[in-house]
Amino acid sequence: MPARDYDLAATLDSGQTFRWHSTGNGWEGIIRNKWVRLVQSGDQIQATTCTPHSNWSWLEDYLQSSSDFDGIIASFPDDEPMQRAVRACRGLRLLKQDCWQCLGSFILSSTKQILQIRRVVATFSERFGDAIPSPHSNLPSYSFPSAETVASLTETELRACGMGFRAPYLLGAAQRVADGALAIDRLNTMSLQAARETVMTLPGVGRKIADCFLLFTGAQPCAFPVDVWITKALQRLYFPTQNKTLKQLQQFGETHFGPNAGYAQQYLFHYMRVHRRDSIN
DNA sequence: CTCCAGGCGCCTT
DNA sequence: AAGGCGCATGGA
Repeated sequence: MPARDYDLAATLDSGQTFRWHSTGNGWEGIIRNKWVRLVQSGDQIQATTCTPHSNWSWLEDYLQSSSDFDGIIASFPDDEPMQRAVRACRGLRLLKQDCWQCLGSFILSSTKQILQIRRVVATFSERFGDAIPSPHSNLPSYSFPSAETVASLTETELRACGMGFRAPYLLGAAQRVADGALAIDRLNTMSLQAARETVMTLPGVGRKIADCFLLFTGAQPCAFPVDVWITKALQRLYFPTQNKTLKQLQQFGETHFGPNAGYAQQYLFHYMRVHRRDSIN
């Protein structure tokens, strides 16, 4: 499929998703319980699956490869820090991820490094996910365990995956989601504030994880997660001489970066991660 | 060894 | 409302 201005590697490795595996020249992962290998060459992405597909809309939907990328970039504020972040990695994209996998992954993310999140999600999936056919006959792939599956597990089983204090949060959230009373498919029709309040009724989901979930599932493009990296980015790039509170930074993020504030946030996040060893620190 | 990680929930002021 | 602290675990 065509993929102009699409940096697949940066996108899959940018901390918005945690299950893609680099194979050197491509990436292997699972989308909607289908194993897929993605290889980018220039302005194209080639996809390989185990079974034939006549309709690839599920992949295009996930990759958001047909989104109005020029329009999104053009909606960012025309200030020096933002433009610098875009220049650093033009082609970074936001995916549209599965709701429960995104929610569960970010419940597991608190006070973990991205590498650790990947590891615990991998262990958890291999232990309790469904086996997914893949070309690696001796290395089967596993889906992210469904909310129904998680709801049937015990806290002890989850802790054994290395989840620590997050285990009861994931279990409680899975039970709420499996009950089906959350209106999880209507979050994109609500105001950001209402959607956030809805998600934050789940255990282990505060402001930051709620915003990650709402942004990375495509429900709320203005959601602007403020974590430790974004705090540093906003302080250094926009308020180098005055300390702002977390609340002030959240408010600034939502209002300063326009109708695609969350997209802008991902650029700032990536910019800080790439330059973490440079003089910017 | 210490410090910190894409935080949250709960308890004090 | 705002700030402090404990929580599991592993990497830097």
